[in-house]
Amino acid sequence: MATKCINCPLHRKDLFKTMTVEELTYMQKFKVGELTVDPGTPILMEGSKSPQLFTALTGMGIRNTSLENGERQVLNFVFPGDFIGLQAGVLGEMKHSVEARTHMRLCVFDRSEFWNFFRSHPSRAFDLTWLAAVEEHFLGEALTTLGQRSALQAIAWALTKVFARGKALDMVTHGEMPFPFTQRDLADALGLSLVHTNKTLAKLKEQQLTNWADGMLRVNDLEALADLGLTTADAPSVRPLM
Amino acid sequence: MATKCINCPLHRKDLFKTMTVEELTYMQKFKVGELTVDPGTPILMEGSKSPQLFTALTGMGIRNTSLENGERQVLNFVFPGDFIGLQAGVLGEMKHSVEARTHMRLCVFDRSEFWNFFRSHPSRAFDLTWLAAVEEHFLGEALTTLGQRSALQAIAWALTKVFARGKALDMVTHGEMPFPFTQRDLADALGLSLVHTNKTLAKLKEQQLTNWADGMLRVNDLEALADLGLTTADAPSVRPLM
DNA sequence: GCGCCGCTATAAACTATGACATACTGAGGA
DNA sequence: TCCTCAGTATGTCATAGTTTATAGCGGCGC
Repeated sequence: MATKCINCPLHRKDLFKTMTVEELTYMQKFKVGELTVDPGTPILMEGSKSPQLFTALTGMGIRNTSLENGERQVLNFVFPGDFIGLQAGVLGEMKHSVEARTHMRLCVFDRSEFWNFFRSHPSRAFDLTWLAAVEEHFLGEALTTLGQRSALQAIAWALTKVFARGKALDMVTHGEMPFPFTQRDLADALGLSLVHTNKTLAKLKEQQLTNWADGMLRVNDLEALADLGLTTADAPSVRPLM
Repeated sequence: MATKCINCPLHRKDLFKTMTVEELTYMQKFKVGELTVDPGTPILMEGSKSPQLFTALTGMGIRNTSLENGERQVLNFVFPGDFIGLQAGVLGEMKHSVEARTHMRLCVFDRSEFWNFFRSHPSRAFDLTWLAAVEEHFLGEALTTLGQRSALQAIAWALTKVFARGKALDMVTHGEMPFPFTQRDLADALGLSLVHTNKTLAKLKEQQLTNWADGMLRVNDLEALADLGLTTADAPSVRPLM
């Protein structure tokens, strides 16, 4: 049973810009269906000219690329509300892959309609560009992390980003949120080896800052974690929902 | 003497999408002037809500951020034709700084007119989003470089990217192009120490692959350099000019 | 109930890269 | 002419992080 945009459970959250009824019905016209996938399922493949674009409704995933030598780089974690496939829409093909890490439900949009955003709904086009700019900003921060932060700082940075996002999405209860990734995922996101990631996580646990086990991430002192990661624990800015 | 868009020396180059006379005159309306800066001059500052946006006409620069601890990350090198200030236009403030590395000439646009792009010229809005998506892609590649490539591979990757871009801009003559940066700039772009960058560049020179001295970058075998950098030496795709 | 597999954990040996120190060069300033 | 300063070059030593190996544990197929 596909969710109607007007009943979208996400757009009510504070993290997302409120949408007018007009906008919601406009989006409804683009929505061609809903996709449900199991953990591990690829949603978009690097190099694919996917005819479909998505918005994550529930569940989490990763974006990643791989090198010819088999090494993998995780670019970002996908959270509910994230738009997936902007590159396919604008550049014609995806430059990275997207893969589910939990059971996920996604809104499906038709790429052929993409151009209509720009022609007939400039504010939605602006939103798209806004999302692209935020993503650019995020990747810049991530680049700075790999380039300038130590392993301990990098992991602290990543976990505060995740936790801040989780809070904004009301995913945190009793100081913990679901974080359904593997240590390898995090290692590949930060350019660290699995072993070192494991040891560094142990260090954070020792220091009583975080505890990540059984898919749940607990952060005891977000401010302190942010400080360690040379960053701040600001709530992410209100973002448009596609 | 400000260059008229209709006479823009860049838009004739193959790297850039040809523009109709109508588009050129439309852009002319946005252009409020021209800015000339000396090497070392900051053009946009991280955190600034600049009222002006730019397109680099001539010269080169860098985009960078810095960490509270003083470390600096170079995000990208700025080439002629690059649009500067998308974040200021869309997000309201810059998330990184831009600084000239040579004498530069820049077209100046008024940020307050930015929204008009979306409302009255959807194709130009699309172009802007395209640029943002390409930048996102580039940063993803850079992230992969810092995360997964060795120092030697990283430098090889960076220099092939630069050289491919230089070729597309007709900046290469007799196998070399201007590359007016310091080893520290490159080191900070790749998250390497200055010393190690220097030694690694020496290795590339030893292997007769490249020679970078006195602000000129010579690449003897671009294919081989690309292979070493685990990448390809493809020409960058045709891009819109703002 | 057994074997297999993915994930986490820990140890030990190794190495790519960083930190520090020092020298050389050319440009600019007084 | 001399001094300073930014950038490049090179050597030595230290270490953060990698690689390889091994073990335990829970889930899953059969």
